[in-house]
Amino acid sequence: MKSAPTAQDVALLANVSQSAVSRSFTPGASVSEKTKSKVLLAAKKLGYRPNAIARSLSTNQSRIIALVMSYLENQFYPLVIEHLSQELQKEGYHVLLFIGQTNNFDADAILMDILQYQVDGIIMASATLSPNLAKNCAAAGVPVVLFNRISSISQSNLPSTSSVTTDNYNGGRMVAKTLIDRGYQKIAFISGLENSSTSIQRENGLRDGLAEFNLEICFRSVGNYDFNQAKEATRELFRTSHRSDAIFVANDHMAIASIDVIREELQLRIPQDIGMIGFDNIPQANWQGYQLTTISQDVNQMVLATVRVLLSQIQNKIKPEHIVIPCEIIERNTLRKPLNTSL
Amino acid sequence: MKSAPTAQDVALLANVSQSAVSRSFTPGASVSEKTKSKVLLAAKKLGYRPNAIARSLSTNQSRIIALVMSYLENQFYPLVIEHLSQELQKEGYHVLLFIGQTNNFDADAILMDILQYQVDGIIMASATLSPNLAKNCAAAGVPVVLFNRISSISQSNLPSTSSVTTDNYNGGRMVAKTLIDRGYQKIAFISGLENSSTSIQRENGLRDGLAEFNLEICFRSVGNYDFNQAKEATRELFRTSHRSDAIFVANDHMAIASIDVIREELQLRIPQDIGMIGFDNIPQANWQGYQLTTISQDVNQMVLATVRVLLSQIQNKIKPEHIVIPCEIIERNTLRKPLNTSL
DNA sequence: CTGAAAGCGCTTACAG
DNA sequence: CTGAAAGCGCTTACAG
Repeated sequence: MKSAPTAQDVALLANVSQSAVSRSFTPGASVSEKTKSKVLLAAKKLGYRPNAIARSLSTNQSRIIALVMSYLENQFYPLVIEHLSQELQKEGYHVLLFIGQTNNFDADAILMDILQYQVDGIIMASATLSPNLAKNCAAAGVPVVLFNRISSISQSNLPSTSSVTTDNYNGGRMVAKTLIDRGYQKIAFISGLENSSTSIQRENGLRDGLAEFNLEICFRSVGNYDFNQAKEATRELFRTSHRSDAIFVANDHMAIASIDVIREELQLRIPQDIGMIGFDNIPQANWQGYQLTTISQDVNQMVLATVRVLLSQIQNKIKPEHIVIPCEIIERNTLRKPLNTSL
Repeated sequence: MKSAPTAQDVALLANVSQSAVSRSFTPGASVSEKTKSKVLLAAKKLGYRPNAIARSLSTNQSRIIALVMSYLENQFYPLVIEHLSQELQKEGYHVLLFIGQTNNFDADAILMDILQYQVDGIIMASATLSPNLAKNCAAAGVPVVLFNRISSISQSNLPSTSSVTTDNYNGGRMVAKTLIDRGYQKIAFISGLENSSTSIQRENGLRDGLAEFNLEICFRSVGNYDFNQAKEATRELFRTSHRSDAIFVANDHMAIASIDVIREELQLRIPQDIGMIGFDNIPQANWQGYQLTTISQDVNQMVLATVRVLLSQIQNKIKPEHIVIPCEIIERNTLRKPLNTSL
């Protein structure tokens, strides 16, 4: 196993200096066409490729972005990974992937790892967030964008942290309004992780939307964004005397779990016996087995905004932004039709 | 934005040489406890973390593994990403993720990128494979393991390439045997990508299993592992006069698409009117909306084998292995029960 | 446009 | 156990 050819090897073969070969591989560097073609020819002969690690050390930028995730069972996130890495690749960046185990997610240890790799930026799409994240990243001068979550820490304390989220609060309000339009009155909520901004905002939107009609959330249980816990939360809901006529589940992934329990275990029909509405509009919500009415999160727009914000922070050192993407209701078959059909 | 502290900064503060601080961060290096604790204290004060990029350049190993993927819509792959990156993290490796766009997947360009980053190894879980992969990786001396696929290139020409696959051929045979046991006679097959080893082996298993009973695949169409194409392939199947009584779909992802068409568009019942069987046993196959009978792929075992093989190639320079993981049938509700109930 | 040289932040023989 | 020094493969002022 001979080691890979270096710029020096190419220089020797092409009869130029090592600087010349470096320049030939640097877009916009000052080299004559003649030199460059000699170099490129020699490089091809040797199978030379610049060593990105060495380049990183010199330039002090790795062109690597850390992507921190968990909950890949929720199909929303694979979609995010896919789009994000493709957009980043287009811009000449690479993604170093960090998956936190859902449980003992040692965010600080992972962060340490990330910073050792001198990443140019961090995208955090994980619900769990290191409390020290802000401090450490600011100290290291690496920009981070929070994807689909905001921080509980006051934003002024997070000088290098941006965020891209859906307008979860308004989504929650849309749910409230839609449910009321359809004549639902006793509305239950199944939450995600209690401390996640996403779940909190969606619930707040629901609550405030309901309050306008003098209604309240009549029952609430916790699904923690987990399929099985969402099932259990659904059973719990029906164990109470407080019978609801509709359930807003904090995301589609849990909503599907909930539907499974309602249909198979409780033998109830949707939407005749109970209405269901989710959030995210994952591909599965459109499967015939579910046809879930839901609020969309526009993955594409979110990803594009994330990449744009992160790269401009990296390249132009502009200050952080907090971007909120609008959402809309996707009508399918888990809610009954409007009472007033003239609308 | 002051730049990160270096080993030199720590050395100054701790009153030792820069070598000493390097040794203090290298497990097993020869440093006295006294020196080490001085160093660690100073490091903590400065917030020092060794620069992994610089270390890589020195040691000539990056501790980065490239993971090449596509088709994340198929839930099998997110599962793979999740397990793989967790196992690799445990071993002190990191994953650099490359997603090929399903269409214009320029495998060679990606490979170039990968090699520039001096990755220690490559895991290819993408169906599309660069024809030059073998040559380039061998030249660069970087081991690759093919995940869930084997190469069409003869193995002797791939000196540094291992593979980990499910026993797809036997899975296909199990499908044939099961279908025949249940009294199915006219069996259709919906393939994945025509040139993917996985789809080919599953089909071969089916064909050979059927042949033992003097049966043949009565109809075949191509789904290319894509949800919408699988739908179209299903419609095509029913457009023919050749009415089948069971369909083997090359993976669960497509099988679900197929079920949607059969139930909603064709208004047929499963399994009463037609039997369905898939392959992979993705979580969705167990959803109540589908309850798909299928052949399991053991993600866990596959991932463990992949990591073991890859790391031993990297660390011990042993020669490549070709590992085949057994599979089993997961009985759910898309096939009718055995005719002979005494079995 | 070109080359010699310093420097990026580490690791690791080597000598003591 | 410890430090001075060379080296990993690049980039980039600097001088010509």
